[in-house]
Amino acid sequence: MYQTFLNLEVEKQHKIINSALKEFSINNYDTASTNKIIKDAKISKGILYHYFGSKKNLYLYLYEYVTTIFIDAINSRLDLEEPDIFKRYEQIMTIKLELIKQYHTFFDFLKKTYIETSLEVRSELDQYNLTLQNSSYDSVFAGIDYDLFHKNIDSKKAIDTIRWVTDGISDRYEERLKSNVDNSEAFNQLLEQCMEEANDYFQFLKQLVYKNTKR
Amino acid sequence: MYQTFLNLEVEKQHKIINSALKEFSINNYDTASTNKIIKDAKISKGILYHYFGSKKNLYLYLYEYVTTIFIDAINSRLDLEEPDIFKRYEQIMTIKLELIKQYHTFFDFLKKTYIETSLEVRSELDQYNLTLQNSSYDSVFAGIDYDLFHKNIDSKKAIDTIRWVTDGISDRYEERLKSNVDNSEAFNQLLEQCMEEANDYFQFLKQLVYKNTKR
DNA sequence: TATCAATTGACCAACCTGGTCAAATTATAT
DNA sequence: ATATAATTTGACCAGGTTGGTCAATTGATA
Repeated sequence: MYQTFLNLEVEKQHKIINSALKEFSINNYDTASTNKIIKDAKISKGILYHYFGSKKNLYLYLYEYVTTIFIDAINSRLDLEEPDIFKRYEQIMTIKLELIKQYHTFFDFLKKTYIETSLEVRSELDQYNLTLQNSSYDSVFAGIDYDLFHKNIDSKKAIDTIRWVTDGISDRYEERLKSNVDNSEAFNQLLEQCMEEANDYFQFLKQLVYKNTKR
Repeated sequence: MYQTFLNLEVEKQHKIINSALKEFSINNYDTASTNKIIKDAKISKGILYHYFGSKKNLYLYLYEYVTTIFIDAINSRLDLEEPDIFKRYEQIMTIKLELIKQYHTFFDFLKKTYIETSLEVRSELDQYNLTLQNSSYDSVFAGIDYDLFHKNIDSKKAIDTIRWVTDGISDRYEERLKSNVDNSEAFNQLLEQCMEEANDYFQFLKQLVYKNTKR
């Protein structure tokens, strides 16, 4: 499956993938148009169907492709030796924001797949997610030392709070970062600003929930 | 404008409004179909255009309609005498979740308007939002007593944290609540469970950031 | 030169779009 | 009962789109 496509030079593969991602990011599955994709990728209609067989196969191929790249990127960069949950979150946040720079179209596409409702693909997406779930989420937080929390602290609530604060700050910057992917200087400045703000909040929370810190 | 529409008995108005909201919630502005709307509302094509003049006018009418109802609902139920920010957030959350029960289609529609990009309507949405912004967000937090925070606490960070935790818990329940709008018993049970969880977290945070509380 | 894979794009039938308008129906006033 | 006015209908329009097919062309390989 997809063998003829994979025999293409990678640049041509990327061009097709990016055109398809763009179209599926703007529209939902049903309204996304294969005609727009081939026009943007400058390939013929016939060859797209030769590569992928159907619109559905193309879509599912993209989903596997994108998730695989993200999971690999995270796994390769995360330092599981770090026991401090704040530092671990700092890592996750940095990785995520840097991935935006390289792969911002992937984020848009993934966001759409979350809310995709078309009967044509929904169940396949869910099924594939199941096979991922086991491996991914838990391992990201392997090796965290929960004894760093003050003994009176409900660590579950503390962890939730840290996650929500992290997400909140991410959201605050995500859109602005996306619109600056082509301006390296502005992007890096924003990223630095974001991480600084995150660390401020981490310091604030650490002081509240960690041992050996004063109010 | 819209006078003939407003002369209709309210039930018929609601039927049309709900059909339109449904269609604009599933699709974006450009792909939403007036034909689907009239079919669902069981009215003729001509009369829809007699009422609203154009697809654009219909869409903007819906936006004004929905936001007005939400703002009125919040303003009428919020107790601005309550100085405790946790209790204020408890109120906001309760109001919001109860609004889901009555108006869950409104939420879906509003979510779509946030991300609507069609040139046909984007600028009009933004312009209308500007006229709202002044009046709404600030007044929701009027009368909060920031002296309740412990003196060493950065109250801005604390407030952000409270908001993010509130949103996090809301998100956790929102989808489940939406899918139970027609089952009053299950809905109320979920709502209760949600508020209980929220209060647990509020207690947790209060203990961390308020005066006169021990770790 | 012959074989086979890659690639093209015209073509298909089916369907949809926002909007119009002459005609039919219903309500109101005399 | 009649005339006028307001409401409502739905067939119709021209112009588009769609996912998918397939005979024909091109390019590579042996």
